[in-house]
Amino acid sequence: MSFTNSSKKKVALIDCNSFYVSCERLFNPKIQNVPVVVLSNNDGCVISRSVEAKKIGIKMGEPYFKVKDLVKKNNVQIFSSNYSLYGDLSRRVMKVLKGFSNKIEIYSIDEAFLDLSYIKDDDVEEYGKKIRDRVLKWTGIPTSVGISSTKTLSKVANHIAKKNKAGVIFLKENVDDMLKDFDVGDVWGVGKQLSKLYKKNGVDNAYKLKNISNTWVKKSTNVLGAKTVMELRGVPCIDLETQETKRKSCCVSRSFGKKVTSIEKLRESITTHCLNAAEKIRTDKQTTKAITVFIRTSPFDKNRKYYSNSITIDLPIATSNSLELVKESINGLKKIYKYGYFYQKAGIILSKLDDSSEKEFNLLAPIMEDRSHTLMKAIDFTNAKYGRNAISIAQAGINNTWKMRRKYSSKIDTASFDSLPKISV
DNA sequence: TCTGGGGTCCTAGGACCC
DNA sequence: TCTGGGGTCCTAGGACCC
Repeated sequence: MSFTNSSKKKVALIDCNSFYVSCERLFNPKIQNVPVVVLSNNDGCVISRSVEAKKIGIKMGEPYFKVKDLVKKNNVQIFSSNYSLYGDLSRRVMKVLKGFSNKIEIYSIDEAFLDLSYIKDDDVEEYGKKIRDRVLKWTGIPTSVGISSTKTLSKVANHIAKKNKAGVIFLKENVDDMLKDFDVGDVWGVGKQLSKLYKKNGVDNAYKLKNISNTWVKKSTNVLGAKTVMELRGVPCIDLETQETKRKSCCVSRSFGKKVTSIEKLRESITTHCLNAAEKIRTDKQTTKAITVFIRTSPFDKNRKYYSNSITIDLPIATSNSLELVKESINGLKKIYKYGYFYQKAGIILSKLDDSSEKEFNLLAPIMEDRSHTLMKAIDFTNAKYGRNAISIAQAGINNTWKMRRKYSSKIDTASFDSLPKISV
C-alpha cells in the first residue's frame, strides 16, 4: 500500500517569538530594538529574551543575579513577569489561529499546532506566511511557523525557522539535510538525560536518531523515545489533541521574597495558596480528593542544611471547599514543619481531581455541600469583581513579609489593557 | 541578598491477593 | 528448616515539556 503525497498529513506549529518580551514591547515603543528580558516570579530567573539579549549571551533560565553585570553593561531592559497580560494576549493569538483551521491544539501559552492537511503541498508555505502576517497584524505578536508531516518534525521546522529568521519553514524533501544539522538535544522529547544517553552512543544529531535501530531505542528508552524516532521518520505517533481537557492536578506554590523560619508565616502562605487553588478548581467545576502540602529550604544554599518534605492527605469526600482544604493543609503543615530551617518555598497540590457534577453518595453531603457551595460562589463572585483576595480568611495574613519580589513590573494590568483602543483592520 | 511555576506521562517496585 | 508464582493495582519519583 502506498500513499500519495496529497494524502499525507501536514501539521503546523505556530510559536510566538520571545513571547513575554513581545508582550511587553506592545506597550512600550522604547524597547523595540534593544535587549530586553523578562524574569520569572520573584525576579528569580530569565525566562524570555529578545534576540538582542540572546546575542549578548544571556541564557535561558539563568538566575538574574548571575547576569546582572551583563545587564548593566549592555543596558538590558528588565521586566518582572505579568502573567495576566500574557494570558490575555495569548487568547487573542489563539483566536486568530482558530480562523485558519478548526483542528487546533493549544499546546502552551505561546504555541499551537494546526492541522493543515487540507492545504496542498505547493501552497502550504504561502499559507504559513498568511498565518504569520495575520497574527502580527491583528495582535502585534511576531511568530514563527514550522510545517511538516508530524508534530515532532514541525517542531524541528519551527526551530529552524526561528534560528535563521525564515519565518516559515516547510520540511519535506529537504528533511534529511536539515536533520543532520540538528542537535539531538534540541529534538522535542529529548531532554537532558536522553541527550546524554544518545550522545554517549554516538547519536549526536537528529538524522542519526531517525536512523537508529528500533530494538535499541525500545530497549534503551521507553515508549516515548520510540515514538519520537518514528515521528522523525514522518510516521505520526503523537495525535493532535483538539479537545480541551480538564486538568488532573492543580498546583499552587511560590518562593518567598525573604526566607521564612516561623510556622506562622508558612501557615499564611499555605493558606493563600490553598484559597487560590480551590478557586481555580471551582472555576473549572472540579473537586479534589487529595491535597499535598510541601515546604523546602533553598537547594542552592550551601551554608545551611537542606530540608524538604511533603505530606499527602486523602480526603474522605471530594470537595472544592476552601475552608475545608485550608484546614486539612494546615494540619498537614504541622506534621512536616521543623523548627530551625530557613524555608525558601511552600506550596500545595490538589490531585485526584474530578467533575463536581459526579458527586459521591454521602448522607450528609447534600446539605453540607449545598450550603458551602453558596458561600464559595459568593466568595468567587466578589473576588472576580473586586480583585483577587478581596475576600480572604484571617489566616492568610495581611502583612505578608514573605511576598514575592516584583521590582521591574511594567504595571500593565488586565483592566487597563482592556481599555486600550483596539486596532481596526 | 539573589536560582520560577505548573503541568503530563511513564515505570519500577511494593502491597496485596489467590 | 526452608523459602512459589503470577496477577493486579497503586504510588513515588523521574523525565520531559513550556
